[in-house]
Amino acid sequence: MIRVLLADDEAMIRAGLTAVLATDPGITVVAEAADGREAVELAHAHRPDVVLMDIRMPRLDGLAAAAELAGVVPVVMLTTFDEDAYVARALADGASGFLLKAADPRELLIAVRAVADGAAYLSPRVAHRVIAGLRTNELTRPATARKKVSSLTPRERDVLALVGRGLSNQEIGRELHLAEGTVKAHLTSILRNLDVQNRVQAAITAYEAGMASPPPRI
Amino acid sequence: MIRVLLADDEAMIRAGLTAVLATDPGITVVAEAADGREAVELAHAHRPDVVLMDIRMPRLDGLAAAAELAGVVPVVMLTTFDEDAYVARALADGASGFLLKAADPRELLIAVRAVADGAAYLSPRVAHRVIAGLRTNELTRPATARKKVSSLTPRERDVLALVGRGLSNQEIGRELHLAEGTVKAHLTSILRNLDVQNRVQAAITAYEAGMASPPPRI
DNA sequence: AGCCACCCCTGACGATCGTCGGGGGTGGCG
DNA sequence: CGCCACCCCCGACGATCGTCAGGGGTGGCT
Repeated sequence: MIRVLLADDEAMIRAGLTAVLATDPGITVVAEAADGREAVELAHAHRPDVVLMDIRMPRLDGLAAAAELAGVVPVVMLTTFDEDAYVARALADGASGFLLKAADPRELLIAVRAVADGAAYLSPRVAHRVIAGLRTNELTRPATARKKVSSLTPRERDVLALVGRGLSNQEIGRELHLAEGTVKAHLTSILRNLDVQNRVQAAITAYEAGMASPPPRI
Repeated sequence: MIRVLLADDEAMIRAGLTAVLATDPGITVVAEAADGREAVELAHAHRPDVVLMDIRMPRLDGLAAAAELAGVVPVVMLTTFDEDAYVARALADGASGFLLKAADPRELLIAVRAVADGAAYLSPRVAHRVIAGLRTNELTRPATARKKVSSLTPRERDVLALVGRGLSNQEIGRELHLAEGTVKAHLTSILRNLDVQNRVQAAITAYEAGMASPPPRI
């Protein structure tokens, strides 16, 4: 049985959600909160499997409440509009789902089941926005960067990766067992082939191509 | 009536999908393709509202086919596993949805309706990955970067922004009407306050904080 | 007023970077 | 084989960077 906590300041909305959730015999509403502060407290008290939380609420808003519950209980945000700022903040702050109130009631059940199962759920319109965001982040910029980087020799990519982490030529030499002069020669070739003027721009290219730091791919 | 094109090299899978889609009276399958090349051709010929496409297919794989159809017809990728590389590439290349074959059949209907409606759909497990990716991209790194940057003086932020675009101290001086020595002094202060060792790392911090180029927020 | 903290500006000096010229190795090709 | 293209390696030299020490200005506080 999936245990759900509802948080919405309007009793009517809570009643509606309860009614929808009741159509699924595997889901039960264990508590209801009328504001963010109460939601956080009840979440700690009841330990539900999922929290359904409205964004606009008195005292503590849904985003802040979700942030406090991040890692404790998965939270699905509910909202009337798919406003960009909310989506970005909510997902960054730890929400596991984002549901539009205008959604098909069946979506609600799927979302609750998915989130209780450790997955995540985005309303189609929200998913659309997120994907559009990814596209500009992952495709347009890095695509050219990635292409340029792929034209380098393997050794040059080794060097570029370390340049992208801000290492000096001397440090890169130590890391790769090369003389500093060798590193510089590779770098000269890198700059020419990436069509940039200095190591800072090369580092940014490396960064856009996803060569930097602990790989944050999707 | 939503018109669907199915693309999967296994006839059994196509039959199963057709059966599921048939349970929704608002959806009809107008064509079936057995490989990516055929899918692209049939998509242009039939102009369906949605293409359901397997990733692994002969001749042209699903990812490449989806890329060719980007902007023409919305494509939902179907796959057995939620492999990272596939998700990232498919979404970047233009897929509007990503569905696991193991999903609840009801999900398929919701996904088709959503995508036909101009939205997007991600299977819960896929959404989970995407959100996790966003989180490391948008929260953990940039949040601290932004905080550090905000501790700088206005003049230092001016300088940092130009450093982040790969300009030399001399060029920055010209841009801001400063002597080169002044730029260097600001930079020294920047390095100390950002807690980094050289301009490359400062540039990356600037980049993460969103000071670079056309802002790519979500 | 005097003091302090902070910001902005600047030049000199050692450290680092980027270019140039060049050596050695491998693989494809007439 | 001889030639060419490419990759990897290296040191010297001028250009650029980063630090240090310091001057001038402003605003808050006693």
